Amino acid sequence: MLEEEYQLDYFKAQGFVRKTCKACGAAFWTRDASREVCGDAPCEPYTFIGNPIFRPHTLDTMREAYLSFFERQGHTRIERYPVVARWRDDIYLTIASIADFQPFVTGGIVPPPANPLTISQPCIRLNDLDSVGKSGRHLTTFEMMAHHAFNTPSEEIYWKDRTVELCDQFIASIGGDINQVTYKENPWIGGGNAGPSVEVLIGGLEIATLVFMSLGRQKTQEKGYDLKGEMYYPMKLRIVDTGYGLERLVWASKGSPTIYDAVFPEMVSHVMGLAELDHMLGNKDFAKILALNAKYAGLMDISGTNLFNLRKKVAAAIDISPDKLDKMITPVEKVYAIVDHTRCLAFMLGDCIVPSNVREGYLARLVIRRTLRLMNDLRIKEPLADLIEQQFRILGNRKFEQDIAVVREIVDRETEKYAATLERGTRIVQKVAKTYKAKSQRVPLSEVMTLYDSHGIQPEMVKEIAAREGAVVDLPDNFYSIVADMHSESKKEVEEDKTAKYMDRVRALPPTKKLYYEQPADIEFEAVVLDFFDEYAVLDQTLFYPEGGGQPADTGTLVSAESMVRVDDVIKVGEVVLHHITGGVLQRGERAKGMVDEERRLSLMRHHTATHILLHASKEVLGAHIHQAGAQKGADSSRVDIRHFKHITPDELHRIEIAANRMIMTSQPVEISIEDRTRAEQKYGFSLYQGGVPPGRDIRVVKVAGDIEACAGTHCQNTGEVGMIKIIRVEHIQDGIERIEFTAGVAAIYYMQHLEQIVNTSADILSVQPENLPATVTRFFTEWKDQKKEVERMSGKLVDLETRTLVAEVVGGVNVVIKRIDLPQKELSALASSVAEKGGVALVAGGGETARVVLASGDSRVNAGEIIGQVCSLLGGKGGGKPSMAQGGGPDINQLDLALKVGRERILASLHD
RNA sequence: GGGCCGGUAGAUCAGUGGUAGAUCGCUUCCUUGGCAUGGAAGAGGCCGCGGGUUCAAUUCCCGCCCGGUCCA
Repeated sequence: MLEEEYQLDYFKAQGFVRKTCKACGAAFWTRDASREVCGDAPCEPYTFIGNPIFRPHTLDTMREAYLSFFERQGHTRIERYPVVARWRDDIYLTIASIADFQPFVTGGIVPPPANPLTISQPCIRLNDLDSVGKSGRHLTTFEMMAHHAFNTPSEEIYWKDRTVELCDQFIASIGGDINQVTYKENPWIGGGNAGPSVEVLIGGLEIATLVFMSLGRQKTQEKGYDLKGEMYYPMKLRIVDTGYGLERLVWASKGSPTIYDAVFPEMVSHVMGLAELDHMLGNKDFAKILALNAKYAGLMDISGTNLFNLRKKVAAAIDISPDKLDKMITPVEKVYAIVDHTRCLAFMLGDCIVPSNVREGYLARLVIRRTLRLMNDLRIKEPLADLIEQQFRILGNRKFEQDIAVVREIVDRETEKYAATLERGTRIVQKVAKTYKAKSQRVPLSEVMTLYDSHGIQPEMVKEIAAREGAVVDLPDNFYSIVADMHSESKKEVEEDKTAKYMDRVRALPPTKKLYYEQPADIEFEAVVLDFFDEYAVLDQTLFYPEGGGQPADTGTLVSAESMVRVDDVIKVGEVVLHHITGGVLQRGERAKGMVDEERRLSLMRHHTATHILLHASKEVLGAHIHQAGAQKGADSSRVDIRHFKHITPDELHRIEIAANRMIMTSQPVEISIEDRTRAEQKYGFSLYQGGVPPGRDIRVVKVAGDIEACAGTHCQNTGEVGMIKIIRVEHIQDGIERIEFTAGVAAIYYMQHLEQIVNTSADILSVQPENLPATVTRFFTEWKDQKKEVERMSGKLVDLETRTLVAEVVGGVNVVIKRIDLPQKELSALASSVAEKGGVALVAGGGETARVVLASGDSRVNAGEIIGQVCSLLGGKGGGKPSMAQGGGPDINQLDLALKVGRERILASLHD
């Protein structure tokens, strides 16, 4: 980035000088001409610990100080957005305040909710999860306080000078000495945008970043810049994107040893108490160690082996062994991590994330399990739900959409699930360990991989449990990267977009007038054919709904003067609707009459409206966290996938069904309006985006019985037209997602008639009244089981009886029984083996549909497995088994006597050898 | 969405192309004044569901259902 970007009039007027850091070589601005380093880590250590640089503040007072300062400077205060970025399809969690306004506001498509504005946005970043608690400064959750100004070519709000000036003034307003502040030049690139940026440093701490987003990847007439090999060009919109770290400001205002002591002191002391570490709290020497630890940690990246180096450094400074230090400090680090993680979870669950093994739900589960592990390490018995509830209270209940009772239930469930996984895991590892120990081998890496991949058992745990069993485990340091490599081999399939290839062809055509929105109840229309290619017809206007939003396309017919054709598919390319035609062609310029298949269209509309109703009914019954995870409408039945943390019970399903049908019976009007995206978001919240995030400045808002969504589908005009909703089944798609399959309108009636028929037919078969079906079926089933047992007993007796009447010939001192007994195979086996058990040889055969032969041998000279093959081949079949016991059969029952004769000869021959 | 592992007695799990097993629990009896315990006997299985291969499938193959788990 060019140097002149940072030559601000404000810097000059205030007497700043531009210097180059002696340590890192970066350029920075300062009022202190004698300054030599930039003020950033690792060039400069923390100076504020034990020596606060602002007036003391809590999170709440600091936030208020910030927001009201910027309000006084003409900014509008905006409510925070959720920590789960439901308006984005590229990220799961809100990672910065500017993320609230991407991509539509920053892309210039939609105006901002206010301009300029100020906000304190809770953000979650899990990339530094490992460092949380250890470094003294890392957090998973932080509030990014910001003021944003969006400058357009026609309206300039303010730009770099004013932004830096506001920063100075704000720092002064909370008691900071602006002479200590440095502004470090640090060009910013991210998410396809770039611009000059300065880091705001004081006391060795970066407290804010001021970004001037002014470049984008889109090529323009103006001169471009090459940044890290990519070309960037000036954007029309220039955005002031600032980010002030609320927690860091509070930390610097208190000068406590770690950021954790500063931002959540009540929770730290509470969890310390639970871990029985209270004695550490008042200990001054210990506070010194922590401060020292944080200071050094601030100077280094502590991931991986660096943590050991940090320990060594701190240990050397206070003259104790690194081991001893580690024992002292590790439990406290875990306490900090627990406090941080529970706050993170309060935000995640409070903003309605449902833990699962997909998407943001996976991240929530990750944090939950990590926290449970930490609590277990410290032998904290208090339920995790209690800790999260306390965080809820500290943060203020009103901030969250989700009810604390539901949050508690979710957490308790997750806790139980994790305990079950651990228990199961322990057993599996013990078994594996024993196996390898018995073979006196090491447990191979492949085994550890399977345990992790398939059973979710951490390698460290495998090692620990195996050690208890006395087995050694092969575990390389780069275990996780090996796992990652294994997974990355899976190929990604690129889905072909059929609309893409018509993009150019369609560009010249005017947008199709969408009669299906204007007159959704109509089924006939007239239009002019604008274009015809590849069996696709483009009309000036249409009633045919193109596939989209989980609703399939309409079908129907088009009639022109020349021909009558079927419309079997309809797609939308940009704003142009393409009708796929079969059975003829259409000419450009001719008039055509269109007729939509009425039944199908009506049914699709009913199902679509029903989807909204059902979603709202589910929310009423199950809780605020219910969000749509996908939906597919059909003419006969439809399904909607919802995020929920447990199986929906039959009772809940009934209540949902009733609630949904009540909404139908009250015949509430369906309201559809086109609204400005930002205003709609402010008005209705982000549950608008149940079915995904539509592009564009305006969105189509559909209100159905209290459900408000951005939706492009066709709908009934009031809920009564849906007729009825019948839930067919609920399916558990994957962890955290339940699929409700249902049918609506006439299709629902057909479905119930079908059910009725199944019941009636079944009742007829048993000659009972439908009401008695369950009782009768139960009776039949138990009787069937009893009789099966009875048959078994009888068979046993039969075998006994037969055994006693068997006449054996004695050959070479061995009893040989050859007999045809028409019994099932199982009994034949029992019979033969009872002879063999006494040292005899028995060849028994039975007839029926096919011949069955069993040969059991209690004499080593007679190999049953060999002889049976020959016997069965005579029957046109095969057989086999062990030397002591063989079975077989074949279709030629007539040959049975011959087969027995040959068998007898073979047995006798064997005994004579 | 992609991958991997699993589904056998009430529970936990062995096992096998050829008569379904162990341990705990359960029932009854014996030992004891009673309990812990010890001994004996017994009940309890659509070997997840549906198809295929085979003389024969709980076992092999395919599809489905259910549970677990890793990754994006």
